[in-house]
Amino acid sequence: MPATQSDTPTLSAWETSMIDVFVRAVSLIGLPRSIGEIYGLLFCTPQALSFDELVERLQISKGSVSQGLKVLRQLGAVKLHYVPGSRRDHYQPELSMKRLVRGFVKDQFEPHLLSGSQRLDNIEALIQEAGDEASHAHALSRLGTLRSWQKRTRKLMPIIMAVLGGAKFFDKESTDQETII
Amino acid sequence: MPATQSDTPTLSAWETSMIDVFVRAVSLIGLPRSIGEIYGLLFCTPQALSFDELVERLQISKGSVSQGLKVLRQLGAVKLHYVPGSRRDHYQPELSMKRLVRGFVKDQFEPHLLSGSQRLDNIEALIQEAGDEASHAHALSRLGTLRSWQKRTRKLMPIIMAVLGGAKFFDKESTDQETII
DNA sequence: AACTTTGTTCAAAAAAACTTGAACAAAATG
DNA sequence: CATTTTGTTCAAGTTTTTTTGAACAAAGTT
Repeated sequence: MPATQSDTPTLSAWETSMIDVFVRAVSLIGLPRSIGEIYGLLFCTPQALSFDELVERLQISKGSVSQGLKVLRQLGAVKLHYVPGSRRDHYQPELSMKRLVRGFVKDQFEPHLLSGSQRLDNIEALIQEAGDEASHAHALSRLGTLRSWQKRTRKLMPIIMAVLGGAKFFDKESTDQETII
Repeated sequence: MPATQSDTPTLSAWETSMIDVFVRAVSLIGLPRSIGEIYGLLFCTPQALSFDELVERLQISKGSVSQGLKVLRQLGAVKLHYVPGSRRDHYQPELSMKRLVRGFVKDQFEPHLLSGSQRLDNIEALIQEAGDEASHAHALSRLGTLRSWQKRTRKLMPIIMAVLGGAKFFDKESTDQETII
């Protein structure tokens, strides 16, 4: 028998297009294309898929799939799905937009905001140490602007979550609490 | 006189740190470091700065400054500031968080959302054409999920703007209008 | 008109990010 | 315990993005 034709079930046109949507989306938030491909294929497929099926159908390396799934698990964007009689891990996509956004924010956004606060305190100290007394006022004013931006960003997060989840929102820092949607 | 010492006014410690904050921030939203440096220095400095001053103080190439300012202008993140008696363009940073965010969303986000809608219609057509009738239901269901995500994203934008600007918010598509903050 | 100033463009160089695949580890199987 | 299955790691290769700097354009000066 001459060279067996690779029986990779090729992606259909609509699957390719839908995966493309995810590739663009993850690229927009700074994640590599392979992650969009993996999530996209899981999103298209009715059953949970195994590691090997992802490698085969997407035609990408085991390394990419392994690292991609690792990130997607961290973000909470895929869930392990137990399949009786199989030793392999099977994956399904998280379909709740709220959980997807929360995972992304928690993992990629909040850490930066936090470290940001410490950095600003640091900068304040550096301004005090600086020789040029005349410009202290301006420097501190700008630092204040930065702090206000940070504060507003923090306020925004729970509001976004509330809109996405239809849940109540209660901001314990401000006095003008509101309930949204 | 032997080799004149380059009289580049070197950045102070607090300026370097503050610029670093902006470099990280723009990197988070997918823009190159040079853009963070340019905006960061403008943010630190009381007076408007010219093209040449940016090149000299940041020690980056004219090309980077030219392209960086172009992007920042597109985003509405810097404003031209007329300086009497100088032919050079002088720049000042936009300090309104609301305008900064709006510029970014308008320029980098909305276009993708829009083209997204057309893409989804396209995918719907491809699903109809597909041979595998059995899986139509699932495919269309997932397409519906995607459309609902898009719709919610669109709803979110004006809310974010409202929170940032303290302005009224009026969503003309939904009946349950609300006024936030 | 020739020269200077000011800033843009773009091809090539450099740097950063992503992917690959072979070597490896861990655990189940026979 | 040797073997197979399943998945991870990481150095090297590839691709993409960013930066550089020299050539160029536009407009002001003398």
